[in-house]
Amino acid sequence: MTEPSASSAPPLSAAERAYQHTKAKILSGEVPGGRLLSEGDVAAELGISRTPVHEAFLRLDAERLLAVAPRRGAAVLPMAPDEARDVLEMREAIELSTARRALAHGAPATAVLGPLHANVEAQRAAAAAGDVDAFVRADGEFHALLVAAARNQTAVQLYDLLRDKQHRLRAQLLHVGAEQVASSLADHEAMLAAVEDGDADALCDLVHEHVRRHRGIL
Amino acid sequence: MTEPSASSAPPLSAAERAYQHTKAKILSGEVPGGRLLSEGDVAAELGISRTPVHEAFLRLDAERLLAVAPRRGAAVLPMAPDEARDVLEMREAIELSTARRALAHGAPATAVLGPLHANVEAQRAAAAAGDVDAFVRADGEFHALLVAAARNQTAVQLYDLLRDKQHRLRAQLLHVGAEQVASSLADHEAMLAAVEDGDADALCDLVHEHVRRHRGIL
DNA sequence: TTCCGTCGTCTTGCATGCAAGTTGGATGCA
DNA sequence: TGCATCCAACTTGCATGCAAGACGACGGAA
Repeated sequence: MTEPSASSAPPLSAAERAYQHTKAKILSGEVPGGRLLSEGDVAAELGISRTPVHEAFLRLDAERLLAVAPRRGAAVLPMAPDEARDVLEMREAIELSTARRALAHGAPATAVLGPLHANVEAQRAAAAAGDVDAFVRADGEFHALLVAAARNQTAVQLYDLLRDKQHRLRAQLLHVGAEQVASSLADHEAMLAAVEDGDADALCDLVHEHVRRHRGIL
Repeated sequence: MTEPSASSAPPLSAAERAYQHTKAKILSGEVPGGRLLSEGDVAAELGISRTPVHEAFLRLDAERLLAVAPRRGAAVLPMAPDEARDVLEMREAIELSTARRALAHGAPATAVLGPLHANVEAQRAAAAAGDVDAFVRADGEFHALLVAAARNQTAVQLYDLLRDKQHRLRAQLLHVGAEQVASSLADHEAMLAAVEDGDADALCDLVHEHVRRHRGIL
C-alpha cells in the first residue's frame, strides 16, 4: 500500500476506500489467490454502491492483483510460483541502478541523509523492542528512501509496484524472525554508511548481498 | 461449436475503448501536458456515458498519465524535464537484468529465438522500405521480446509501463531519422547474435551501448 | 480602484436501475 | 444411470439522474 499519503484525513472517496480495502485484503493474504470476489459483497461491506467498487476492481486488475472476467466475476490472481524470484530480481535491478545514480555526485544532501538516519533509528528501536511488524515497515521505507534518493520518479513508480508485490509475498510465504531482523539491520547500517561516504561501489555490493540473503529466505 | 478464435475482434467494452482512446491521445501528444480533459467530452466523442470514461480516467491516473483532481477535472500530467533520462535508466536496468537471466542457461529455446528472428527480419524490411513508423514499432517489440525471454512476468509488467512512457517521449521530443534506423538495426542484429551464442556479457555490453546511444539522441 | 460576497455554471462522485451474459442445478428423456 | 435442455439466480456493464464541490463572473461597498 504505497499511495495513501498524508496523515491528515481528507474524507476518503468511496472509490478510494474500496480500492484500499480490497487491496489490503489481497496483499495480506486474507483473500487467497483464485478466490472470486463480488463487487456487490464489497459494496455491502463498505456500505457504498457498486459503482466505486467496480472502479476499484479495474484499478486492481491493472495492477495485476485481480483478474476480472467480463460478466463472470473477479478472481484474485494467484501468485505465480516464481513470483518471489521475479520480484527480487527486479528489486535488485532497480536498487542497483538508483544507488549508482544517487551517489553519482558523491554523498547526497542532508535532505536525503536526514530521513535515512531517522529511519535507521526507527529500525533500531523496533528491533530492540522485538516489534517485527514495525521493523518490516521501516525496512520497506528504508529501501524506498534509497530509491527516492536517485530523484528518478519513474524508478519510484516502478518500485512502488514491487513493494506491493513484496508485501503480498511476505504475508503469504515468509515469516520474518529475530535473526533476519538483526541481519537486515546490520545490512542497512552498512548501507547507510556507504551512502554517507558516497561510495557507490560499496553500496552496490551491499545491495547485491542484501538481496541475495533475502533470496535464501524466500 | 465455440471455437476459440484468437483473431476475431471481441467486442471491446466501452470502458476499454475510453481507456485506449484517451491513452492514445496522451501518448501521441495530441493532448498536451497540462491540458484539462473532461469526462463528458470524451463520453460524447465516443457516444457512451460518463461512467466508463470515469473508470478509464482512474486507470490513467494510476499510470501517472493523468492527474484527476476531485470535483475539478483531470489534467494531462506534463512530462517531467528529466523523464527521458529516468525512463532510459530504468530501461537499461531492466534490460540488463533480464538479459542475464534469459541467458543464464545458455542460448534460449527456439520458441524464443524464432520470434526474435522474425522481428529482426521485419526491422530489415521496414528499414529497407524507409518506413520509420514500422521500424519504431518493430524496435519496441524487439526489446520487449528480449525482456520476455527472461520469463519474468514482473519484469514484463514493469517494462510495459516503460514502453508507454517511451512512446510518449518519442512523440513529443524525438524524431527518428534514417541514420538512427540504420544504427539501431545494426545494434539489434548484434544483440540477436549474442543471444544465439548465449553470451550474456556480450549482450549486456550491447544493451549498455545501445541505451547510451539513445541517451545522446533524447 | 480594490476587495469581498453571491450566484450561476461547470465539473466530478456516486446511487440506482435495467439489460445482458454466465453458471449451476433441476428437469425431462433415453 | 447418463445426458441434453432449460431455467432461475447470480454476475457485471453501463446509462441515467441527482447532489455536492470548485471556479469565475458580476455587482456592491469601502
